Amino acid sequence: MIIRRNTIQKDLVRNAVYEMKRHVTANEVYEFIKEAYPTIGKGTVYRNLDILVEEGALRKVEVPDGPNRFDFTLKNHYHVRCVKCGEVSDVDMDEIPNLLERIHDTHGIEYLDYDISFKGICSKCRKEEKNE
Amino acid sequence: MIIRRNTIQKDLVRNAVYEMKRHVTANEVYEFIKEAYPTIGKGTVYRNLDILVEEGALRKVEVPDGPNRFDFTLKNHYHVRCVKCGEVSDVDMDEIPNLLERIHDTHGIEYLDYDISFKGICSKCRKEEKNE
DNA sequence: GTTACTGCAAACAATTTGCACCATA
DNA sequence: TATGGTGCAAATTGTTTGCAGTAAC
Repeated sequence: MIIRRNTIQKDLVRNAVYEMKRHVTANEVYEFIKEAYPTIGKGTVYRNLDILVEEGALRKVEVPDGPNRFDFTLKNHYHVRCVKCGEVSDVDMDEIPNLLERIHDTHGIEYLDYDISFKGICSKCRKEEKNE
Repeated sequence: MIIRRNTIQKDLVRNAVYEMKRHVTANEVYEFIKEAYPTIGKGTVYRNLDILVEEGALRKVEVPDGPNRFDFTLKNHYHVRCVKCGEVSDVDMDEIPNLLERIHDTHGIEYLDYDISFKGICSKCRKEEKNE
């Protein structure tokens, strides 16, 4: 088993996600860190994001039709993606209880996790729509 | 407004998705059609898949961390993706009633649609796991 | 002193696009 | 014959990877 080392870059990635607003893309994290530490590589950002997700420090929000996003919220929650501008925000909804128990026949599949992703038009884009 | 024309390629794409097993990727459709019609272009397959989705003939299944898939089922349903092999199959579960009404505060967002995507390990991969 | 990690660039996968030619209406 | 569609290749986007050098332990 590999023994992980603590590196400056790993700290920078973790802190960047904590400091920035939530739902940041790997590229946004990269650009943010580059301000203070210009030599950081994009590959390093991707690698450390994955490691931090694996370690449970961050959560990966897999967005269909768009780059993956990362946040630091521990509690499970759902996301909306604006179909106009791509912005992702949290959905103000309680978790659906016992969702996995609602499956009638698993067909031998071992269910691990689920995610609900919403689509919508954010208030900013709705306003812009009206002005057209 | 653009008036769509009926083309051989569009028919080939629609028929391919109908004939193949469900949840096919654009590339699988392309390879399938190429057997009988070798000159078809990948761009044409992508373009026609989008048009057919727009027309309601097909449904796009947006899979996080994997290529989009297409099927022809009209009724809304949910999908599982095997984290080992990437295979996508249907989940045997009823739709959650009034899901959009469970949202406490929309924050001005106009909610259009939602999708539940499950993760799991399919029976084939579970068997392979045991043999290791 | 090992060996995991970095930075960089190249590779990769999925998809979109520009454009000259083709074919439907 | 007007113009939407095709095929092809190049471009784009998001992400992964190979490798020589660097640094954490």
